[in-house]
Amino acid sequence: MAQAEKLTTRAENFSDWYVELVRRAKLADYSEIKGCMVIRPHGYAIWENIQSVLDKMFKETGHQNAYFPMLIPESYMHKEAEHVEGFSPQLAVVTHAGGSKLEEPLVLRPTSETIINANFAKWIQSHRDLPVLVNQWANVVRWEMRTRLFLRTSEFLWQEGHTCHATEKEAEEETLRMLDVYRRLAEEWMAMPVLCGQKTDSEKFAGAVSTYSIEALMQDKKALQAGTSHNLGQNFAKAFGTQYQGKDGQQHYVYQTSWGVSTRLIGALVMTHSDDKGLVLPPKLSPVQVVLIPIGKKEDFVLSVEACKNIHAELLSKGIRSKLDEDESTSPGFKFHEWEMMGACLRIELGPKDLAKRQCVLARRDTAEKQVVGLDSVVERVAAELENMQKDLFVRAQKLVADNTFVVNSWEEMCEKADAGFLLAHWDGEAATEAQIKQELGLSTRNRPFNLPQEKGLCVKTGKPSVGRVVFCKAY
RNA sequence: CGGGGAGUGGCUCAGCCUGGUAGAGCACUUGGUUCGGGACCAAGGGGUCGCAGGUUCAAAUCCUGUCUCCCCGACCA
Repeated sequence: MAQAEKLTTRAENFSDWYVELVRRAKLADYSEIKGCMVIRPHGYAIWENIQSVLDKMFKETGHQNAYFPMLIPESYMHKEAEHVEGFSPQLAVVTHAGGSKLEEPLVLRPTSETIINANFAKWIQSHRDLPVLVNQWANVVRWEMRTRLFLRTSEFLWQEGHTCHATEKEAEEETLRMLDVYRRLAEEWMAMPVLCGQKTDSEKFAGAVSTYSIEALMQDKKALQAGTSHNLGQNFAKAFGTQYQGKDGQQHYVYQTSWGVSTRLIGALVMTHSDDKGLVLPPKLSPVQVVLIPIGKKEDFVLSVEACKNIHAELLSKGIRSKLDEDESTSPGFKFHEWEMMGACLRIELGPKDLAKRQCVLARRDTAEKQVVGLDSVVERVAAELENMQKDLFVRAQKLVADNTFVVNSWEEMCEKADAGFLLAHWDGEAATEAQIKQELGLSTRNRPFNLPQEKGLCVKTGKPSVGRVVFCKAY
């Protein structure tokens, strides 16, 4: 077993580092089909953890899971004008089935607003049927020109929530409630701070009245839109005739929302926390929280394995995701590197020297710190370190955002700081100005954060009046 | 679609200029010695050199055509 090739470092080439890491940490690979991704078990385990967190929060907010067809009649896509315009370029279309040409082509869902509304229209008759609060776990297809594992692939996994309400106010509340669910997922579970705010008109979802997003900052100081929540108003309801009879006896169109996060979150995790040795994952979501590495030869190895098995069983009984690596054909050093690459949060080394002293070595993935721990207290120590690591990762990520967020007051500053991170700048609110800034500097508006005090000012590009600052950043 | 590269075991590539019938590293299989930060030795399996035609006694190598993929510019959770 010779020394494996080093990972490209983040400083050398962030992009190469990311792709190599995703593949070598066994998260995912490109498939034979252009732009499609194979998610390997280790990567899928992260997704499952995210799913269970979200499912719990969706239940708490009164939502139920449902499932709608993947194939959508093409005509559905045309019912909402902006929607079809927004998605047409990315559609994959089925024209033949059962050995003959279809009368009407079917599109592979790029998102399910249309097919779901066709059903909501049947479900809803009365104000007593409202609100309707459903979520769907599904795959969607968007034929992207340029792809990137987890961040942009032709097919991806996500959840999409779809709700119907009697009033505009309820719909807006729901939109913001679910954005906050995403914020909690990002901050409390992914240890990834995010900016919550409203998207500009040009960046909003095709068919929405307003779109809100959570925006995260990656280690290369580019922004990643990590989740979106849309207030759809009555646009789709009118297109599909989704109406209810109110207490007043009149027919009213429902007010709707939709919101989603995808497997892109796994890419976000990687680009937020990982380092040049491989994957670093927040303990709450890591498939492997602790890995046990027995050390020794022959009888010593057997004894080490026995001791590890005891700890392993105790960790599992405490609900800690533990993994015992008892492969005898690889050396301890090899295992250390492999599990660092794979993102195991903590490592327990245990060999003859430790056994003699009834202790083991506990190492942390994020800080590389090692400590000697008595066998009697190792389980408590592990639980404590997992909590510490979760907190520390969040604090470190917060510092990254704080250190790379700048208030920008002139075009010169804007040019100077174009690659520096989140830029808070005044903008005149014109789509043309926004497009020009994107064209010239590659900076797009991310959102207008709720917690950013809105004071009047002058647009950095045109000098025209601005109602408040928005966040600009280069983005994925 | 505009600009630039590449197609050779599972992966990364060498060989091509100057034709002689295919190599290395990694991975894999078997056996042995190792094991506290990527172990070593030995033996072994695996390739119609993208495809089609041409030149030649002989083509991975030269010529012609063709296909595919990757990277950079317009889309995007």
